[in-house]
Amino acid sequence: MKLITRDTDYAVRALASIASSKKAVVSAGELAGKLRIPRPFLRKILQALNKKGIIKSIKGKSGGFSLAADPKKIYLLELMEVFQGKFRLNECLLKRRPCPNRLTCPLRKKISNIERYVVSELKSLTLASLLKED
Amino acid sequence: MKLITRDTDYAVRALASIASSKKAVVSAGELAGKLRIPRPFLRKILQALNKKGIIKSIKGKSGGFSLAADPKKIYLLELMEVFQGKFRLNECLLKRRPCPNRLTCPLRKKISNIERYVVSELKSLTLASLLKED
DNA sequence: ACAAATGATACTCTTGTGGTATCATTATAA
DNA sequence: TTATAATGATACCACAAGAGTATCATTTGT
Repeated sequence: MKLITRDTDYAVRALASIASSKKAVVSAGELAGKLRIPRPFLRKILQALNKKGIIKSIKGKSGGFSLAADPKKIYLLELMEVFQGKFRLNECLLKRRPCPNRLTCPLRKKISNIERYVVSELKSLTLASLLKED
Repeated sequence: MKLITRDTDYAVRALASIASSKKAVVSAGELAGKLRIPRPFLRKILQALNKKGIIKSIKGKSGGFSLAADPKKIYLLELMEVFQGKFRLNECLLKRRPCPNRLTCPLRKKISNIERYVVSELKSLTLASLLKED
């Protein structure tokens, strides 16, 4: 089970690399080389981040990407939700409505508690906090 | 993302049903009917539980399954690990060793903390505790 | 001996993850 | 002003895991 998928992971690294670059914009090719991520895959990821307004893009020759917000305002949870959808731990349980016996309810309650905790932890992680120790 | 997959969920319900049955053994067919779970799928699940020693099976006509341990000693985490493998939240991160920059390390640390919390929560859940409120 | 159960396996279908591949569009630098 | 180097938009593909089916062999109570 993975909390964080590959695309989210790559997104975090790419954003960190953009944040710590001295250049105004960084191209996908540059990032791909530096981070050793397949270029076409990284492009797809950057396009998604752009659509969500997390980074800004500049088209044309010598174009590229730059952050659209302060690293302190970019949350890990937000990135996860771009690539992995809304964070829920109990997907399958909730789909099986009128739960056949009341049994699963205490389970669901527990899982909801766990979910709340995990979400609060993930909310506290920003791009800035990940950069600090770099 | 699901913390608990369908087979684990079914296993919990089946065990609960066996535990609360007055009969000495309960057959897969009976359980499947009562819980509205596809019989062949449930059989596979019960066989797995049997192999792991969580339930005992009796073969032949009027055979079936019974618990092999006290419900207080059957842990949700144990059941999850039967069907979902050892519980880890950071699978994909750990696979990508010599992490290209130190960046991901604080992330990993955080995820490990979250993992520890979730595991401790899951460990505290037993079949008995799920049965109580039924 | 037959029916009703489990044991063991192998197969299928669908979805999600981790990518590729193309073509169109934009803009700058030569 | 035109070639080139970037992004935008899509469509596709391969593999693995999740969710379940299907068969056949074996055991045992009636």
